[in-house]
Amino acid sequence: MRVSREKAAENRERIVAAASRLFRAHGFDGVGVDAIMREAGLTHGGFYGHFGSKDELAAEALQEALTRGNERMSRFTDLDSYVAAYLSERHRADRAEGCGLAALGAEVPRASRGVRHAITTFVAERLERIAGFFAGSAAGRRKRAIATLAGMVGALTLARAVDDPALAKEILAAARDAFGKSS
Amino acid sequence: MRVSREKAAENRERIVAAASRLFRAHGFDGVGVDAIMREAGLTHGGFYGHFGSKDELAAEALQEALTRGNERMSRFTDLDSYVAAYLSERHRADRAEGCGLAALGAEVPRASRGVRHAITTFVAERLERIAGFFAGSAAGRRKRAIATLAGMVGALTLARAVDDPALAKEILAAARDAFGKSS
DNA sequence: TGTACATCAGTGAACGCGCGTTCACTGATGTAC
DNA sequence: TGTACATCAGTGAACGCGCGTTCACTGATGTAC
Repeated sequence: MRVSREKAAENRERIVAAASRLFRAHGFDGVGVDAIMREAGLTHGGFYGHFGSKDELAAEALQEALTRGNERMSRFTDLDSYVAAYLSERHRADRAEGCGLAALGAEVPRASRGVRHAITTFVAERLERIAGFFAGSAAGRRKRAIATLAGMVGALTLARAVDDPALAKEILAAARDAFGKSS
Repeated sequence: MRVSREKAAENRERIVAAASRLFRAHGFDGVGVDAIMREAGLTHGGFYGHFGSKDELAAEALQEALTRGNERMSRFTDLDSYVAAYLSERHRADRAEGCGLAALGAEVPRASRGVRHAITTFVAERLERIAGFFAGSAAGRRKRAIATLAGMVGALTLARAVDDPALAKEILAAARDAFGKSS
Protein backbone atom coordinates (compact mmCIF):
# COMPACT_ATOMS: atom_id res chain seq x y z
CA MET A 1 0.00 0.00 0.00
CA ARG A 2 1.84 3.04 -1.24
CA VAL A 3 1.27 6.22 0.74
CA SER A 4 1.48 9.89 -0.29
CA ARG A 5 4.87 11.58 -0.02
CA GLU A 6 3.45 13.90 2.59
CA LYS A 7 2.16 10.98 4.63
CA ALA A 8 5.49 9.16 4.25
CA ALA A 9 7.40 12.17 5.57
CA GLU A 10 5.00 12.36 8.49
CA ASN A 11 5.54 8.63 9.18
CA ARG A 12 9.27 9.16 9.20
CA GLU A 13 8.89 11.90 11.77
CA ARG A 14 6.67 9.66 13.87
CA ILE A 15 9.34 6.94 13.82
CA VAL A 16 12.00 9.40 15.00
CA ALA A 17 9.72 10.75 17.73
CA ALA A 18 8.81 7.24 18.93
CA ALA A 19 12.47 6.18 18.95
CA SER A 20 13.44 9.34 20.78
CA ARG A 21 10.98 8.55 23.57
CA LEU A 22 11.64 4.80 23.75
CA PHE A 23 15.44 5.16 23.71
CA ARG A 24 15.30 7.66 26.54
CA ALA A 25 13.04 5.39 28.55
CA HIS A 26 14.83 2.07 27.93
CA GLY A 27 18.27 2.83 26.48
CA PHE A 28 19.57 2.19 22.95
CA ASP A 29 19.95 -1.55 23.58
CA GLY A 30 16.66 -1.82 25.44
CA VAL A 31 14.39 -1.14 22.45
CA GLY A 32 14.15 -2.99 19.15
CA VAL A 33 13.27 -1.74 15.69
CA ASP A 34 10.09 -3.75 16.02
CA ALA A 35 8.92 -1.89 19.14
CA ILE A 36 9.76 1.49 17.63
CA MET A 37 7.80 0.83 14.45
CA ARG A 38 4.83 -0.50 16.42
CA GLU A 39 4.88 2.64 18.60
CA ALA A 40 4.84 4.68 15.39
CA GLY A 41 1.83 2.71 14.12
CA LEU A 42 3.69 0.85 11.38
CA THR A 43 5.16 -2.61 10.77
CA HIS A 44 8.87 -3.28 11.14
CA GLY A 45 9.49 -4.18 7.49
CA GLY A 46 9.18 -0.61 6.32
CA PHE A 47 11.93 0.62 8.61
CA TYR A 48 14.78 0.33 6.10
CA GLY A 49 12.93 2.43 3.58
CA HIS A 50 13.47 5.34 5.97
CA PHE A 51 16.80 4.58 7.68
CA GLY A 52 19.98 2.76 6.76
CA SER A 53 20.32 1.11 10.14
CA LYS A 54 19.13 1.21 13.75
CA ASP A 55 22.31 3.08 14.58
CA GLU A 56 21.49 5.81 12.07
CA LEU A 57 18.08 6.22 13.69
CA ALA A 58 19.70 6.36 17.15
CA ALA A 59 21.77 9.38 16.16
CA GLU A 60 18.76 11.14 14.66
CA ALA A 61 16.48 10.29 17.58
CA LEU A 62 18.97 11.59 20.14
CA GLN A 63 19.44 14.73 18.07
CA GLU A 64 15.67 15.21 18.11
CA ALA A 65 15.46 14.65 21.87
CA LEU A 66 18.17 17.23 22.50
CA THR A 67 16.65 19.80 20.15
CA ARG A 68 13.26 19.41 21.78
CA GLY A 69 14.96 19.77 25.16
CA ASN A 70 16.55 23.04 24.10
CA GLU A 71 13.17 24.31 22.92
CA ARG A 72 11.50 23.32 26.16
CA MET A 73 14.16 25.06 28.27
CA SER A 74 14.26 28.20 26.12
CA ARG A 75 11.32 29.82 27.92
CA PHE A 76 13.21 30.18 31.20
CA THR A 77 14.89 33.56 31.47
CA ASP A 78 16.63 33.18 34.84
CA LEU A 79 18.86 30.46 36.28
CA ASP A 80 16.63 29.76 39.23
CA SER A 81 13.55 28.74 37.25
CA TYR A 82 15.73 27.02 34.63
CA VAL A 83 17.36 24.77 37.23
CA ALA A 84 14.09 24.28 39.14
CA ALA A 85 12.38 22.99 35.99
CA TYR A 86 15.25 20.62 35.22
CA LEU A 87 15.54 19.30 38.77
CA SER A 88 11.80 18.89 39.28
CA GLU A 89 10.01 15.79 40.50
CA ARG A 90 8.19 15.72 37.19
CA HIS A 91 11.39 15.56 35.18
CA ARG A 92 12.77 12.88 37.50
CA ALA A 93 9.75 10.67 36.94
CA ASP A 94 9.44 11.14 33.17
CA ARG A 95 12.56 9.84 31.46
CA ALA A 96 10.84 9.25 28.11
CA GLU A 97 10.06 12.94 27.61
CA GLY A 98 13.03 14.31 29.55
CA CYS A 99 16.61 15.33 28.95
CA GLY A 100 18.41 13.09 26.46
CA LEU A 101 21.76 13.86 28.01
CA ALA A 102 20.75 12.57 31.44
CA ALA A 103 18.88 9.56 30.02
CA LEU A 104 21.49 8.41 27.50
CA GLY A 105 24.69 10.28 28.38
CA ALA A 106 26.33 7.27 30.01
CA GLU A 107 25.69 5.14 26.91
CA VAL A 108 27.14 7.69 24.53
CA PRO A 109 30.83 6.74 24.96
CA ARG A 110 30.06 3.31 23.50
CA ALA A 111 27.67 4.58 20.82
CA SER A 112 28.29 5.53 17.19
CA ARG A 113 30.12 8.59 15.91
CA GLY A 114 26.85 10.29 14.98
CA VAL A 115 25.49 9.94 18.49
CA ARG A 116 28.66 11.31 20.05
CA HIS A 117 28.69 14.24 17.68
CA ALA A 118 25.08 15.13 18.51
CA ILE A 119 25.88 15.12 22.22
CA THR A 120 28.99 17.26 21.81
CA THR A 121 27.15 19.96 19.88
CA PHE A 122 24.37 19.93 22.44
CA VAL A 123 26.71 20.26 25.42
CA ALA A 124 28.43 23.23 23.79
CA GLU A 125 25.07 24.91 23.17
CA ARG A 126 23.84 24.28 26.68
CA LEU A 127 27.01 25.69 28.20
CA GLU A 128 26.62 28.91 26.21
CA ARG A 129 23.01 29.20 27.24
CA ILE A 130 23.78 28.69 30.94
CA ALA A 131 26.79 31.01 30.84
CA GLY A 132 24.36 33.73 29.79
CA PHE A 133 22.70 33.53 33.21
CA PHE A 134 25.87 34.59 35.01
CA ALA A 135 27.68 37.91 35.36
CA GLY A 136 31.42 38.51 35.26
CA SER A 137 34.22 37.59 32.89
CA ALA A 138 33.61 35.23 29.98
CA ALA A 139 36.01 32.66 31.45
CA GLY A 140 34.38 32.83 34.87
CA ARG A 141 30.87 32.52 33.45
CA ARG A 142 31.93 29.53 31.38
CA LYS A 143 33.44 27.74 34.36
CA ARG A 144 30.30 28.34 36.38
CA ALA A 145 28.20 27.09 33.47
CA ILE A 146 30.19 23.83 33.34
CA ALA A 147 29.80 23.27 37.08
CA THR A 148 26.07 24.02 36.84
CA LEU A 149 25.39 21.69 33.90
CA ALA A 150 27.44 18.92 35.55
CA GLY A 151 25.52 19.38 38.79
CA MET A 152 22.16 19.31 37.01
CA VAL A 153 22.91 16.15 35.02
CA GLY A 154 24.52 14.42 37.99
CA ALA A 155 21.74 15.26 40.43
CA LEU A 156 19.03 14.06 38.03
CA THR A 157 20.96 10.82 37.45
CA LEU A 158 21.38 10.23 41.19
CA ALA A 159 17.76 11.04 41.99
CA ARG A 160 16.61 8.60 39.31
CA ALA A 161 19.01 5.83 40.32
CA VAL A 162 18.16 5.73 44.00
CA ASP A 163 15.21 3.56 45.11
CA ASP A 164 14.35 5.69 48.16
CA PRO A 165 11.84 8.44 47.21
CA ALA A 166 12.77 10.62 50.21
CA LEU A 167 16.45 10.52 49.26
CA ALA A 168 15.60 11.30 45.63
CA LYS A 169 13.58 14.31 46.74
CA GLU A 170 16.35 15.47 49.04
CA ILE A 171 18.93 15.22 46.24
CA LEU A 172 16.80 17.31 43.88
CA ALA A 173 16.10 19.96 46.55
CA ALA A 174 19.75 20.28 47.61
CA ALA A 175 20.91 20.51 43.98
CA ARG A 176 18.27 23.12 43.13
CA ASP A 177 19.54 25.14 46.05
CA ALA A 178 23.22 24.72 45.12
CA PHE A 179 22.97 25.28 41.38
CA GLY A 180 19.97 27.61 41.04
CA LYS A 181 21.68 30.76 42.29
CA SER A 182 23.43 32.95 39.74
CA SER A 183 24.75 35.54 42.19
CA MET B 1 36.32 -31.97 35.62
CA ARG B 2 35.53 -31.28 39.21
CA VAL B 3 37.61 -28.60 40.90
CA SER B 4 38.51 -28.05 44.56
CA ARG B 5 36.10 -26.02 46.65
CA GLU B 6 38.80 -23.41 47.13
CA LYS B 7 39.37 -23.16 43.39
CA ALA B 8 35.61 -22.99 42.76
CA ALA B 9 35.26 -20.08 45.18
CA GLU B 10 38.14 -18.35 43.44
CA ASN B 11 36.48 -18.94 40.06
CA ARG B 12 33.29 -17.39 41.35
CA GLU B 13 35.20 -14.30 42.44
CA ARG B 14 36.86 -14.09 39.04
CA ILE B 15 33.47 -14.19 37.34
CA VAL B 16 32.20 -11.32 39.50
CA ALA B 17 35.36 -9.29 38.89
CA ALA B 18 35.19 -9.87 35.12
CA ALA B 19 31.50 -8.94 35.04
CA SER B 20 32.16 -5.86 37.13
CA ARG B 21 34.72 -4.61 34.62
CA LEU B 22 32.83 -5.60 31.47
CA PHE B 23 29.51 -4.17 32.66
CA ARG B 24 31.16 -0.85 33.49
CA ALA B 25 32.85 -0.76 30.08
CA HIS B 26 29.89 -1.86 27.92
CA GLY B 27 26.73 -1.61 30.01
CA PHE B 28 24.53 -4.40 31.38
CA ASP B 29 22.98 -5.09 27.97
CA GLY B 30 26.29 -4.79 26.14
CA VAL B 31 27.92 -7.91 27.59
CA GLY B 32 26.72 -11.51 27.46
CA VAL B 33 27.20 -14.34 29.93
CA ASP B 34 29.42 -15.94 27.32
CA ALA B 35 31.87 -13.00 27.20
CA ILE B 36 31.98 -12.75 30.99
CA MET B 37 32.81 -16.44 31.45
CA ARG B 38 35.45 -16.29 28.72
CA GLU B 39 37.03 -13.25 30.42
CA ALA B 40 37.08 -15.27 33.65
CA GLY B 41 38.80 -18.17 31.84
CA LEU B 42 35.82 -20.54 31.94
CA THR B 43 33.11 -21.80 29.60
CA HIS B 44 29.61 -20.40 29.69
CA GLY B 45 27.90 -23.65 30.73
CA GLY B 46 29.20 -23.43 34.28
CA PHE B 47 27.65 -20.05 34.88
CA TYR B 48 24.41 -21.29 36.44
CA GLY B 49 26.28 -23.34 38.99
CA HIS B 50 27.38 -20.03 40.51
CA PHE B 51 24.48 -17.65 39.82
CA GLY B 52 20.75 -17.96 39.39
CA SER B 53 20.62 -15.55 36.48
CA LYS B 54 22.53 -12.85 34.66
CA ASP B 55 20.50 -10.31 36.59
CA GLU B 56 21.64 -11.75 39.90
CA LEU B 57 25.25 -11.42 38.75
CA ALA B 58 24.62 -7.84 37.64
CA ALA B 59 23.59 -6.84 41.17
CA GLU B 60 26.60 -8.56 42.70
CA ALA B 61 29.03 -7.17 40.11
CA LEU B 62 27.80 -3.62 40.61
CA GLN B 63 28.02 -4.08 44.37
CA GLU B 64 31.63 -5.21 43.92
CA ALA B 65 32.46 -2.25 41.68
CA LEU B 66 31.06 0.20 44.20
CA THR B 67 32.82 -1.43 47.16
CA ARG B 68 36.12 -1.36 45.30
CA GLY B 69 35.46 2.27 44.44
CA ASN B 70 34.96 3.12 48.09
CA GLU B 71 38.22 1.38 48.97
CA ARG B 72 40.09 3.21 46.26
CA MET B 73 38.77 6.59 47.39
CA SER B 74 39.32 5.94 51.11
CA ARG B 75 42.96 7.02 51.02
CA PHE B 76 42.10 10.64 50.24
CA THR B 77 41.85 12.72 53.39
CA ASP B 78 40.89 16.08 51.91
CA LEU B 79 38.22 17.13 49.43
CA ASP B 80 40.67 18.62 46.97
CA SER B 81 42.65 15.43 46.31
CA TYR B 82 39.46 13.34 46.52
CA VAL B 83 37.77 15.33 43.75
CA ALA B 84 40.99 15.62 41.73
CA ALA B 85 41.37 11.84 41.66
CA TYR B 86 37.76 11.33 40.63
CA LEU B 87 37.81 14.01 37.94
CA SER B 88 41.18 12.96 36.51
CA GLU B 89 41.99 12.25 32.88
CA ARG B 90 42.87 8.72 33.92
CA HIS B 91 39.44 8.07 35.43
CA ARG B 92 37.75 9.59 32.37
CA ALA B 93 39.60 7.21 30.07
CA ASP B 94 39.18 4.03 32.12
CA ARG B 95 35.52 3.19 32.47
CA ALA B 96 36.12 -0.52 33.12
CA GLU B 97 38.04 0.14 36.35
CA GLY B 98 36.26 3.36 37.30
CA CYS B 99 33.22 4.49 39.26
CA GLY B 100 30.24 2.16 38.88
CA LEU B 101 27.82 4.98 39.57
CA ALA B 102 29.06 7.09 36.67
CA ALA B 103 29.36 4.11 34.32
CA LEU B 104 26.02 2.45 35.07
CA GLY B 105 23.99 5.04 36.98
CA ALA B 106 21.79 5.93 34.03
CA GLU B 107 20.91 2.25 33.47
CA VAL B 108 19.97 1.65 37.09
CA PRO B 109 16.37 2.99 36.91
CA ARG B 110 15.53 0.22 34.45
CA ALA B 111 17.55 -2.49 36.24
CA SER B 112 16.51 -5.05 38.85
CA ARG B 113 15.66 -4.36 42.48
CA GLY B 114 19.02 -5.72 43.64
CA VAL B 115 20.93 -3.31 41.41
CA ARG B 116 18.88 -0.33 42.58
CA HIS B 117 19.36 -1.29 46.20
CA ALA B 118 23.14 -1.55 45.78
CA ILE B 119 23.25 1.92 44.26
CA THR B 120 21.11 3.47 46.98
CA THR B 121 23.30 2.13 49.77
CA PHE B 122 26.38 3.33 47.95
CA VAL B 123 25.04 6.85 47.40
CA ALA B 124 24.16 7.14 51.09
CA GLU B 125 27.68 6.03 52.07
CA ARG B 126 29.35 8.38 49.65
CA LEU B 127 27.31 11.33 50.87
CA GLU B 128 28.37 10.66 54.46
CA ARG B 129 31.98 10.37 53.41
CA ILE B 130 31.93 13.63 51.45
CA ALA B 131 30.00 15.48 54.16
CA GLY B 132 32.94 14.70 56.44
CA PHE B 133 35.13 16.96 54.32
CA PHE B 134 33.04 20.04 55.13
CA ALA B 135 32.66 22.19 58.22
CA GLY B 136 29.46 23.67 59.62
CA SER B 137 26.03 22.32 60.54
CA ALA B 138 25.11 18.72 59.71
CA ALA B 139 22.34 19.90 57.37
CA GLY B 140 24.66 22.31 55.59
CA ARG B 141 27.40 19.71 55.19
CA ARG B 142 24.94 17.23 53.80
CA LYS B 143 23.59 19.68 51.24
CA ARG B 144 27.10 20.51 50.10
CA ALA B 145 27.92 16.80 49.90
CA ILE B 146 24.93 16.21 47.62
CA ALA B 147 25.92 19.08 45.33
CA THR B 148 29.51 17.82 45.26
CA LEU B 149 28.63 14.20 44.44
CA ALA B 150 26.17 15.34 41.77
CA GLY B 151 28.80 17.61 40.24
CA MET B 152 31.41 14.86 40.24
CA VAL B 153 29.17 12.26 38.60
CA GLY B 154 27.76 14.77 36.11
CA ALA B 155 31.13 16.17 35.10
CA LEU B 156 32.62 12.71 34.55
CA THR B 157 29.58 11.70 32.48
CA LEU B 158 29.82 14.86 30.34
CA ALA B 159 33.59 14.54 29.85
CA ARG B 160 33.16 10.94 28.72
CA ALA B 161 30.23 11.65 26.42
CA VAL B 162 31.79 14.48 24.46
CA ASP B 163 33.95 13.60 21.42
CA ASP B 164 36.16 16.70 21.66
CA PRO B 165 39.21 16.00 23.89
CA ALA B 166 39.80 19.69 24.60
CA LEU B 167 36.22 20.14 25.79
CA ALA B 168 36.45 17.01 27.93
CA LYS B 169 39.61 18.34 29.56
CA GLU B 170 38.02 21.73 30.12
CA ILE B 171 34.97 20.15 31.77
CA LEU B 172 37.11 18.12 34.18
CA ALA B 173 39.28 21.14 35.06
CA ALA B 174 36.32 23.46 35.67
CA ALA B 175 34.55 20.85 37.80
CA ARG B 176 37.69 20.13 39.85
CA ASP B 177 37.89 23.83 40.52
CA ALA B 178 34.22 24.19 41.39
CA PHE B 179 33.79 21.09 43.56
CA GLY B 180 37.26 20.59 45.04
CA LYS B 181 37.10 23.43 47.55
CA SER B 182 35.74 22.66 50.98
CA SER B 183 36.00 26.19 52.36
C1' DT C 1 47.22 -44.62 55.19
C1' DG C 2 44.94 -46.72 51.27
C1' DT C 3 40.95 -48.02 48.51
C1' DA C 4 36.07 -47.51 46.47
C1' DC C 5 32.60 -44.78 45.52
C1' DA C 6 29.65 -40.63 45.63
C1' DT C 7 29.69 -35.90 44.65
C1' DC C 8 29.63 -32.03 41.90
C1' DA C 9 32.44 -27.96 39.23
C1' DG C 10 33.10 -27.38 34.82
C1' DT C 11 32.34 -28.68 29.64
C1' DG C 12 30.18 -28.14 25.29
C1' DA C 13 26.14 -29.12 22.55
C1' DA C 14 21.56 -27.76 22.28
C1' DC C 15 17.09 -25.13 23.33
C1' DG C 16 13.82 -21.34 22.22
C1' DC C 17 13.65 -16.64 21.48
C1' DG C 18 14.12 -11.97 19.94
C1' DC C 19 17.08 -9.24 17.50
C1' DG C 20 18.60 -6.45 13.10
C1' DT C 21 18.02 -6.96 8.48
C1' DT C 22 16.25 -8.64 3.78
C1' DC C 23 12.91 -9.48 0.32
C1' DA C 24 8.91 -10.73 -2.66
C1' DC C 25 4.73 -8.80 -2.81
C1' DT C 26 0.66 -5.34 -2.63
C1' DG C 27 -1.91 -1.64 -3.99
C1' DA C 28 -2.44 3.38 -3.64
C1' DT C 29 0.06 7.34 -5.49
C1' DG C 30 2.31 9.92 -8.99
C1' DT C 31 3.09 10.70 -13.87
C1' DA C 32 2.87 10.56 -18.95
C1' DC C 33 -0.13 11.00 -22.61
C1' DT D 1 -9.79 16.22 -17.51
C1' DG D 2 -9.44 11.20 -17.93
C1' DT D 3 -6.97 6.87 -18.68
C1' DA D 4 -2.88 3.52 -18.39
C1' DC D 5 1.03 2.47 -16.40
C1' DA D 6 5.24 3.00 -13.55
C1' DT D 7 6.65 3.94 -9.02
C1' DC D 8 7.48 2.96 -4.44
C1' DA D 9 5.77 3.17 0.90
C1' DG D 10 4.37 -0.17 3.59
C1' DT D 11 3.41 -5.36 4.69
C1' DG D 12 4.57 -9.67 6.68
C1' DA D 13 7.24 -13.83 6.19
C1' DA D 14 11.84 -15.23 6.44
C1' DC D 15 17.05 -14.99 7.22
C1' DG D 16 21.14 -15.73 10.22
C1' DC D 17 22.83 -14.71 14.55
C1' DG D 18 23.75 -14.15 19.38
C1' DC D 19 21.47 -14.17 23.49
C1' DG D 20 20.10 -16.39 28.27
C1' DT D 21 19.40 -20.74 29.85
C1' DT D 22 19.32 -26.02 30.17
C1' DC D 23 21.26 -30.50 30.30
C1' DA D 24 23.74 -34.97 29.69
C1' DC D 25 28.20 -35.89 30.46
C1' DT D 26 33.19 -35.97 32.42
C1' DG D 27 36.56 -36.69 35.60
C1' DA D 28 38.95 -34.74 39.63
C1' DT D 29 37.74 -33.98 44.44
C1' DG D 30 35.84 -35.26 48.78
C1' DT D 31 34.36 -38.86 51.91
C1' DA D 32 33.38 -43.32 54.09
C1' DC D 33 35.41 -47.37 55.43
